[in-house]
Amino acid sequence: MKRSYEELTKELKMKNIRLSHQRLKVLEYLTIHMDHPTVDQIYNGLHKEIPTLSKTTVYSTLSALADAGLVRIINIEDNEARYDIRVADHGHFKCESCGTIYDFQANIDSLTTVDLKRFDIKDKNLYFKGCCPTCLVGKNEASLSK
Amino acid sequence: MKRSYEELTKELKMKNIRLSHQRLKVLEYLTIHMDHPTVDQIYNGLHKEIPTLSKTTVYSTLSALADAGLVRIINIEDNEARYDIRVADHGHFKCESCGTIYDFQANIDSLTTVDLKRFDIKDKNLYFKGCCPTCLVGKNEASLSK
DNA sequence: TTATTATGTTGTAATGATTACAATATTGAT
DNA sequence: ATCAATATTGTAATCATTACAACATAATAA
Repeated sequence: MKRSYEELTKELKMKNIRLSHQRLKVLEYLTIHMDHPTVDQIYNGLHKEIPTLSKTTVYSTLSALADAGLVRIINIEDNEARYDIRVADHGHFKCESCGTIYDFQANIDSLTTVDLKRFDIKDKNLYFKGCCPTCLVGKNEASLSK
Repeated sequence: MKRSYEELTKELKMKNIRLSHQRLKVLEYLTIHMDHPTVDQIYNGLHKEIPTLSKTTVYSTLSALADAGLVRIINIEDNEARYDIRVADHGHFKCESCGTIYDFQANIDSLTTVDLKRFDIKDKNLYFKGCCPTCLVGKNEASLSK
């Protein structure tokens, strides 16, 4: 999923988004870190390389990229947005124990119902919550040792 | 969907939730107002009847009811949670123009994928965004009059 | 290249939903 | 009626996100 600086430049141009070092770097960060990072993680990750980077810029860049359809904003919990470079149809599973967000295949389009016949649907989101296999192992061990 | 105070009392007892006037009233409010209200709307709606009501109580009550599975928290936008008394499987459509949240039928269980075979799924959420029929009419009229 | 204009970036300060907490009140059980 | 556990209340804190104004940079045309 990692793409070169040049490829990313082309993607932004195609979407008519003005080029800037910051925007390219945010986009690049998302292609490398596909674990649905928070704004803070993106900011901290890029801060070393771009010491003048402002968190406001990260927010406005992500908002611009999302508007252009290059990035998807994930709102699962109400306390912190996550960002995903994968814009194709898929679901998210958030483990309530470790906080990890997993991607999973899902044909969301198959769900479209008659209830929404006259609605203009722009964005479809599917997310599950629960406990991931890794954390389930930990829980089982904990209950066995009681 | 409206239920009597006595019926709601039974529901709370069945879930082993301690009874209080505030909790019953919050629950009752949700059975009457099924338009996915915010905490502020619930608080303001009940404030007349219960002048001593605190917003903290509304939060903690909703949290307790959600834990018991009597209420569903809807996080579509990141800025404000909405609450829904309908806990059965269904999707939400949020109109980005007027802000209304519509319910729609959807068999979310049919989506379960192999990717999540070993996951313990506790909660499934589906939401779409876009423009509702009412607002679409307004937009068409606006573009015609240009 | 240079000048011009539009747009992006930055830092600080505000916003606003949600939570923490301690004092008080109420519930449920004995 | 008493008592322990839990709920309510009000205030203050938290913290992600946004507003804004000064400044910097990118795109465009000469």
